[in-house]
Amino acid sequence: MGRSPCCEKAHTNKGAWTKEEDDRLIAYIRAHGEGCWRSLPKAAGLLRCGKSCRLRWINYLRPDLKRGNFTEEEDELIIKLHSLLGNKWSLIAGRLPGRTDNEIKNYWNTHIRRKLLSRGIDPTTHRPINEPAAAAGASSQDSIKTISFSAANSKEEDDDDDKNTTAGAGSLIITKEDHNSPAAERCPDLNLELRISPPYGQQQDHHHHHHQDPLKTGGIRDTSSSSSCFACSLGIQNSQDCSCSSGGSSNPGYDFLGLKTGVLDYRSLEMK
DNA sequence: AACTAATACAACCGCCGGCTC
DNA sequence: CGAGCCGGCGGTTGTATTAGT
Repeated sequence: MGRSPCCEKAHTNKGAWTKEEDDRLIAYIRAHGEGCWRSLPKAAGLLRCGKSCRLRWINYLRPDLKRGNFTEEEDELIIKLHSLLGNKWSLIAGRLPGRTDNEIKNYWNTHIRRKLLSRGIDPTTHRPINEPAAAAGASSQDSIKTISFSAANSKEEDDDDDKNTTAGAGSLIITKEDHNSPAAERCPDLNLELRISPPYGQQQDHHHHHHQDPLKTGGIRDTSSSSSCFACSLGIQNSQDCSCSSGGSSNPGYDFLGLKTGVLDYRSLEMK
């Protein structure tokens, strides 16, 4: 069924935003907050569609954006999160305060992909390129292995890594069970029995997105001593992947990627 | 200095899922 | 309960900038 366009194309500007449009958008959101994107353009006097306004605000105008180059720590964090989550840019962005999904996506496609390729690592699978993907895939599913992230990024060790730049990420030991999670497919060697716990938001009671966001309702953690499975952690406890009956819970010991240790600045995004 | 290729990144497009009526 | 609306996401494109020749 055809859907009505989000805006009347005939009367909307497209392309790069002008300074004046930016100013209008900023002024409006300062005054009224991020309300209904659909009605915002008209209310703000912008000849843009709501989506365009939202994108401009989220990706560019928001005052809490970090901007500037990605740090080595951020690089490694993105790589590790991507190895777990795949192209879930919004989830990855949820772990990188001040960074947007769009920014991370672009950065991945331009910088990190190349970086991994130069290390001989397939940026999609996070496996060594010369290793046949098929062999690595289904056949190994039943085997249980225990590896660390640093193993997953084996080639990194000689250059900048093994220093566990992301505050202990390298020490995260993951044991694999036979889950069909995307991450498990992507990293067949990884035992992804991880848990999700509040990143930096839940404790601080802020909501960025209203809808499901596993990493926003939970961080990834080692589950060896706790009660819910990776599927639950990803918010899919009703799925067949769920191997437990818990609905997920807080774990005070959580420190995936050193998020609690303050190595990275996991402040609130101040978003509503 | 001029041209071309490569790169970076802002913005758009189409789809999806949750919510509302 | 189902259709439609809306916000959000991921993939892709367009264009400005930079590097190379």
